[in-house]
Amino acid sequence: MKSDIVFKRAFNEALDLFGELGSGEALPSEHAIGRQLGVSRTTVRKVLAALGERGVVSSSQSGFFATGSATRRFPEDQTESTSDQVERHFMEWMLRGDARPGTLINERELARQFGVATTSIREFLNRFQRFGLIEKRPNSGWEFRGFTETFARELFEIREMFEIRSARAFGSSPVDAPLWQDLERLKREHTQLLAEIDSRFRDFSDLDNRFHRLVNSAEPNRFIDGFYDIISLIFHYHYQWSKHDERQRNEAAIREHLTYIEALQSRNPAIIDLACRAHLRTARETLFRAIQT
Amino acid sequence: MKSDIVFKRAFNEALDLFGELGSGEALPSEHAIGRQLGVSRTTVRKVLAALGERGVVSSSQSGFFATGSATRRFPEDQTESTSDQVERHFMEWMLRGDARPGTLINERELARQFGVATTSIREFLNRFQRFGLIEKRPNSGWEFRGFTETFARELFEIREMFEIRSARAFGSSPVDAPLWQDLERLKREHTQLLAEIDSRFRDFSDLDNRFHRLVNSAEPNRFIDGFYDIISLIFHYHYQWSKHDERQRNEAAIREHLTYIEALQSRNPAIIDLACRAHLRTARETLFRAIQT
DNA sequence: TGATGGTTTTTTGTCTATAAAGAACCAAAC
DNA sequence: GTTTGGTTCTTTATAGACAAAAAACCATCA
Repeated sequence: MKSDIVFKRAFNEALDLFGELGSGEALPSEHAIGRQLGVSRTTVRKVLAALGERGVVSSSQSGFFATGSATRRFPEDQTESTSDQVERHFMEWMLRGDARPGTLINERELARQFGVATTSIREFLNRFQRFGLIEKRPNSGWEFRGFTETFARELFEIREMFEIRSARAFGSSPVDAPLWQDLERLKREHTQLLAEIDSRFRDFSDLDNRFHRLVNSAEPNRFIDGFYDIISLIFHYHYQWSKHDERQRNEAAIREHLTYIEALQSRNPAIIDLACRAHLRTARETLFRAIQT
Repeated sequence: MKSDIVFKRAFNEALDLFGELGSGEALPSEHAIGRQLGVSRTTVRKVLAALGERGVVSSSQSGFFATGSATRRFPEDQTESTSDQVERHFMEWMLRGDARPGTLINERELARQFGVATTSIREFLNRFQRFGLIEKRPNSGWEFRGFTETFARELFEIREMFEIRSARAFGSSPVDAPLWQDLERLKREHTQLLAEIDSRFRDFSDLDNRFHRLVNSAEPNRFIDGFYDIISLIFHYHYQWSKHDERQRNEAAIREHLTYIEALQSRNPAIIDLACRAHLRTARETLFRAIQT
């Protein structure tokens, strides 16, 4: 059966949005709420009904209005979709390192371990296949190829080709392109994160992702973008898992990004190449070091 | 329910293998047959049992032997797995061109059309996603992005980066590497195909695939290899569909391959680059021309 | 040591079922 | 003409079931 996380998430988000409304204030229209929450009207109405039951909103003939009273949110752990759960569990399983290269992955066993149906495991593995870490044996199972040095080397060979190509394209895009404003904005986010690095160093993974995707957007290519899905996923989970020196690593990477951004802003190909390569070298070394341990 | 194509295919293959045996000749061991047919012993025994029922083989206490009599094969159309069927149907649907970019793909509708369960469609679409032609809308469906000029341009940008990198690596691999023998063998296959071009021009698609994968194997990279899956699939179906000038196109491509192969054999980087680029240019133009019509 | 027959267990590939989410329609109200 | 209420239909996400294929076990024989 399908889980109702869409509803629960929308409910929680609605509380955030409308919790601040004073008693008697009117809510936006159902359509508008749907657009804001990113769900269909069907779900909006389910949320409004639930809020109504809990006395948080009330309806008059002119629409819904807030009553000013509050209610409890759905706990966060109930708002993760089955497929997200599978992804998280699988990545943790892989990065924990119990699995040696060559290990056979068993759909049923994973399903049991993760507490989901085999269908969900299959779906995940099929999507995950393209990341080059598992391989299918028809009528048998999946082989785990290992999160190894070879993997890292191959990954970075491609990453380098793509990144340098994109950085160059970025550097030579017209001066009045809106990209430059996006870049300036990201630069400010970087300096801000650097200032609050002690408390927020975890936020870097997201910033990193957005930065590299912006660089790619100068000359969009769906295959490069797809390749970045791999980088993000690895980065997201791997760096979460490898706690050693996390703060310092991220601080160093932010500084490198800033150099890289300034290089882009210089619009000088030679400078861009240098900064780009320097950043990639560090990223590669960090990943290698983490894999070897 | 799982279909028994593995059995049927193995049965047909076994007929090919053992049909020529004279009456009374002994069959290899079950293990050996399994290895030859690429199936488990369970299936081998099912095949032997079926052959026994049909009087094609008989068992003594020293194993199975041929009786010399023949039987009918399972018809070819019963030996296509559900997932292959889905792939073929989908590619035909796509290349027939009924689907405009932006079309929403409906799992259920496709399942009905192709005569399979929705699960199979979902599985295919999930795997197919990485080819950049469709995109998922969570809780909604899949959007067909279109087999367009943009797609071809993006595809070839990457293909060029990869191919040139691989061709260079190939050219600088040690003189005594077994690669060179494989290349020589492929060269001979090319000349042979050229000689019989009028009757066998369809076989080129397979040869093309093997050639490009050999070039990549000089310095293996799983992401490049994965990318070639896209090329092969497109090539395989697209060229099957676009009949115009097929023979001539393939003949020209074989000649280009031969130039390319000789360039590789020269081990001269400049010559290799030239031949490689020339081949890619033609391939790109062919695809573009076909998309525009 | 390896092959075979017999038996049993496990796992995959595929189908079907169903609740949640999305989407469409229409009449009435502001 | 936009919003809502009410209703209905369609589609997706996920669970569950089951035959085919794989895999494992073991005693026996060459």
